[in-house]
Amino acid sequence: MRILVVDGNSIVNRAFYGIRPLTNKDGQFTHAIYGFLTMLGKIEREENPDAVAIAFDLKAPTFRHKAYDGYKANRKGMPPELASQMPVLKELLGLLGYRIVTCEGYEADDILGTFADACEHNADECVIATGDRDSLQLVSAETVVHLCTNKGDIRYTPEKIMEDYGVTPAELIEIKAIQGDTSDNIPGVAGIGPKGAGDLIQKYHSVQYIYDHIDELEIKDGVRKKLIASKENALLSRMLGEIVRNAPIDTEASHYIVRAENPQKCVELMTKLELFSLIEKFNLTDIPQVASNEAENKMPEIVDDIILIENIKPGATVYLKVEISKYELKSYAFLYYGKLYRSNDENAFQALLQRQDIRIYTRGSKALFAYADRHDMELTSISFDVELAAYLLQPSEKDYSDENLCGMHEVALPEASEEDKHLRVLAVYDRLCEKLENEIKANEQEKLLREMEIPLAKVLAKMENSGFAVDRQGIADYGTMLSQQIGELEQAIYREANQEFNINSPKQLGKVLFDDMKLPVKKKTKSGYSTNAEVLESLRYDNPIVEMVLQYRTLAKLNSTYCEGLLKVIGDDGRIHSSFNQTETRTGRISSTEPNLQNIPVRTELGREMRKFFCAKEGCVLVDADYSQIELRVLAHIANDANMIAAFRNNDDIHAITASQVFNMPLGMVTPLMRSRAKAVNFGIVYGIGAFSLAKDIGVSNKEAKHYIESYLAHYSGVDRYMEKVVERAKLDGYVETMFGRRRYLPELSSGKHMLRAFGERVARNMPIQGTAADIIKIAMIRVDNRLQAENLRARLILQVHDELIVEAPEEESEQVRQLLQEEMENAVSLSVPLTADAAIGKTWYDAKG
DNA sequence: GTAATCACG
DNA sequence: ACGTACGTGATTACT
Repeated sequence: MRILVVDGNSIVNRAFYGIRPLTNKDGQFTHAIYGFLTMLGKIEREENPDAVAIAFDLKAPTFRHKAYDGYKANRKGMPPELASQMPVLKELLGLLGYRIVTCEGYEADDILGTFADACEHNADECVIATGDRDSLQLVSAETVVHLCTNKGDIRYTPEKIMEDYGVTPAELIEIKAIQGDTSDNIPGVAGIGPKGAGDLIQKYHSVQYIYDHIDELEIKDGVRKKLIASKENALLSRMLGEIVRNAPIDTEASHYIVRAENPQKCVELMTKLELFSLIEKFNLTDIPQVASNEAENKMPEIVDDIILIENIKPGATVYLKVEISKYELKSYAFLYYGKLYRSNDENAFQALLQRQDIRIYTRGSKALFAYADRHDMELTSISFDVELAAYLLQPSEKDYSDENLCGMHEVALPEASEEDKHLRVLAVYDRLCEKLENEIKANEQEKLLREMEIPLAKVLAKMENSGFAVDRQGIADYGTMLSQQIGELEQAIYREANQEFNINSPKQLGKVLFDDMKLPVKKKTKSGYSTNAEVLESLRYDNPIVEMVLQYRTLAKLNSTYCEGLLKVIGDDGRIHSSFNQTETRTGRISSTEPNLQNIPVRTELGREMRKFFCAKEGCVLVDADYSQIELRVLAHIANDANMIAAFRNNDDIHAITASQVFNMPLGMVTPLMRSRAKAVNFGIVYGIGAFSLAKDIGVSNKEAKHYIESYLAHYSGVDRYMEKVVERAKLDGYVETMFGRRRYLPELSSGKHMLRAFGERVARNMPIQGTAADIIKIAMIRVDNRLQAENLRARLILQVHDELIVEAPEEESEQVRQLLQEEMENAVSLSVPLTADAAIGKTWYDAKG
């Protein structure tokens, strides 16, 4: 067999830079695609291979910590005009029947080397097509390199290499070790270039030989000196320059025989890209052009018989839509090889979920994970979730319904009868998924989706199923006590006001306080007087009624939102099952509803009492851990601020340190007031700060607040630089992102309205910080859940409150869980500052927190 | 449905 | 001259 192995990245680069930019009417760039396929066609005609493999680098080998480094490191060097073409090119190659080869941890070069090596062992012939001379070292009796250059193609055999370079292919590695290669970060020997390196290797053949006999060589003393000086670099370069030949990939040539998978779709896609000449070049002119609209808009065949789940082919993609309500499976349907299957047979459904050798593309995977968890099943086949994907692409969007997504991504829905209407979206789910997946890939958010959000959906599902045990009677009694006090306050307020009115109505309250009782008006709202806590507190000593109203508000809030609210949502199992929404916030945080368990009171002692009713079940305890200053630590890291990093590494009290810096005095002289002001500045910085608001928050003059901020930024100069850069960058890109590539688009930045633009700038400063912290705790949650399972513990994660995790654990597991929780939180990621988490154990939430 | 208020990180 | 810190959700009153 004769196999052609294409260095995809190298050829696509050549195509991209070698051809003038082309776009179709949608603005999609197409020249790299066009150039690549044209070159591929030409090479195939010249080399006439039996099989073709196309090697690509995998981008972003791990979560991209590095990409952030103060925004210095520009990502990967691939311009967006090219990046946007990559997924389309890969899709087209797939449709044409070419197999793409990638390998985690290996570069395209290594894949070429591995194929070359395999061919030598199997007596196959190998043709490597590349634009990069590095691969010439692979040339052998079995392997030729088809080098594409600006001046035309050159076919390198061992003879041709000898002719051009005067050495064997293997000796090219030796030459490079001396000569070096700046683009590959190979140092080589300083002061010796291609000519000198070539001469040396022609004479002595290897770097090793040269150093073994360095004193006996017949060379100029100057050259010898340079060689000795760079010995270490030369030996290192020798290792770096040799292409790996043992990447773990499938090298069986017969597996790479090209069989057009879907010529019809190829023609469609090429038409859409307006690359009509490619249709001829790839002999696709005979493929009937589907009268696009009609054929695309027809409902596929609907099959009501239950398909034998075992008949689904291994590796197949199944597009699944499920209706689950009140913990019961209602019905489900899936698209598989162009047909729609629908059913409500629960056994078949479970068999489907248990197939681990298929890929399920779906939406709302959290519900599927929850179903699997309730039925003690291991669900591992969720490969794509349109809702989560769409959220990563546009986190500010409010509606992620399938219908809306089809609208936004221009996927036309087919006609359908009234009874099949709910299947219209599923009929085109493959197309919708494809578009979303391509966008995710183009944004480099695949890991974020597949390794963060989808695994997190599983963790959240389990948390929802678990719920949080509460003391129903305790809450009820507390509520009764509150009601009584509220009643007394009510009467007292009426007496003081000389009238009865609805204290809960800001409008009526405003009238009583400011019209009837003539208290001074501090602030107004759109519709009248402001009566919020801040205003009332400033009036506290003007009239005793104010204090009573404040107290009334506090108690009324506790009673209605917490006592009454929580009692309504206690499940039959005596536990509260909140919903955790994964696609709600614009920063990447999760939110909690029905009820919101992320805002249970804690700041005042009276409110904090509520937490005594959140408890562990019989025989269990709660293990609670929270990150210390996670957002400031993230800020220190991404701003790469030396002072702040030093403070955290030193485990200093960051607010006190900040105070000593801002107020310019030794740490020992920092008073509690100074510390609390510095703390407010720290918070303000994270939020994007303005002097006015800071002044209001800590009750100092505008001028003084401004001075604090200036002083802060002077001492934390890295933060100052970051704050400027992030906004500047956001204006260029139109979005900001977290360390892990989660984005938030900021159209506000190009608004003409000063207010909106300023808001956009604050968000640009804040989102990468808040969002990165959110990413980190998500990673921690996944790791904690995995560890609990791996260590066969019965303990379960039951709640997340942004920087805090709560696990319910059997008493005998408590200490192990406490350690595990702290460990996984602290080691979720590695930053330039340590992450610390404080963990505690208690019977109730009140006891377990600090 | 929106505004105001207040609970949380 | 402008208005004033990031992100949420629940309750209540009122249009």
